[in-house]
Amino acid sequence: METNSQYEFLHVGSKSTPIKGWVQGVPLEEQARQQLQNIAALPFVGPWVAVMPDVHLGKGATVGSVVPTRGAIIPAAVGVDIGCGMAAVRTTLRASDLPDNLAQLRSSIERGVPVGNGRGGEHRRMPDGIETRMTQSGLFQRLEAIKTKHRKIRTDKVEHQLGTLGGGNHFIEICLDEADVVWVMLHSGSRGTGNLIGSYFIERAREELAHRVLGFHLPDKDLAFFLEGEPLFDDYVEAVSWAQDYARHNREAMMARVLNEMRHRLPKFQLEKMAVNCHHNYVQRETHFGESLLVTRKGAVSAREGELGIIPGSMGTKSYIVRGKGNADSFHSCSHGAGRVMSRSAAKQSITLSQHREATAHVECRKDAGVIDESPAAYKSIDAVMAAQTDLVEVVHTLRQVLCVKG
DNA sequence: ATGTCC
Repeated sequence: METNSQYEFLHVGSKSTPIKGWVQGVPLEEQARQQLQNIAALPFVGPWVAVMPDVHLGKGATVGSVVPTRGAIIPAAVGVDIGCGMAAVRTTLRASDLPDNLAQLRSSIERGVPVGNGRGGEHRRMPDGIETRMTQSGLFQRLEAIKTKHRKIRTDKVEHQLGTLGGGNHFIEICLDEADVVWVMLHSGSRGTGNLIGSYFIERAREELAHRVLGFHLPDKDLAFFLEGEPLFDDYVEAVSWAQDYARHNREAMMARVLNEMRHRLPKFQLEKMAVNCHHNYVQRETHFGESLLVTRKGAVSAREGELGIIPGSMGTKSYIVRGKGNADSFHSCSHGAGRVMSRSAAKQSITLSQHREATAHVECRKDAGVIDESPAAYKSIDAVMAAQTDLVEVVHTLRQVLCVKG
């Protein structure tokens, strides 16, 4: 257990709920600071809010924050990409087992794992029994129960999106660690169904506001909430837990597909024991300081003592396999990545294609205008982010990307 | 993030 914590207090006024920020040496936008004050002002938020070094403005809650609540839950704080997170496996392959040109391997992975949104981003009866995963895991039955109670949650893509990547900042990567060992890493969430569940309950929470008598000021409609004891609270917890489980299965299924493609193109290999699958966008009940809390990690990873996590950098930079230090002040958490420093629109305007090509010269990846908003310059320095949280996690492995698939 | 907005 660390004694020299790296956080500083970010809140104003001695009466307000504290905000502890691990933000030494990283930029913190004024808007994000204001958003954190809004969250901390809610009477059911506490004992304090923890801010990770990849913090930036989000919808509802700030991305890169840990928001514990007592007897209440804020669906917009979790957001729509419920259960989004990372998975990584270590293989027995070495860098020398990879071909000099990785273009064919990238094409294979893009064929083996449906990527992107809409048509093309779903699978059509792939021969790996993905549908049985839905029933054997209980995911199918649990979703039916949710849909029976909430008829507006309609989806016919659940099976077809299990084992698929999606778009935006979701990715699949092949990386090398400091000993040139080959790793596979991927980032995705609960796809369309989680989005549907998230948006549905965010809307229901907003509707509830009309019937509530609040003894406090709600600074932002996106901070609408359900109170423990209300039927919608239980229904949201049930649905959000489903989406989190689906997201975890999605990453597992996708990993199996990536490894399958790799087996066709690379020398025979096995998987090492070290494997990680962690959410960074989720809510769950946890006990801290002897108190039962609902902990929302929006762009934050659980980092209990000894627990493994993944902190990816942007395309072409480094990623980290980390081990939690169980820092109590952070509700045992760490950052979920580098964090954006530029909005998607700003990135598209200011980063040129040649800058992107230069920044990703060593990576087999897309180099077209469609991924400019994901270029390294749109993100904070991962080195600075890691330096700001040495009391939260220790680095187990430093990975560098050699191949990256984007939706 | 997303059956992404008609």
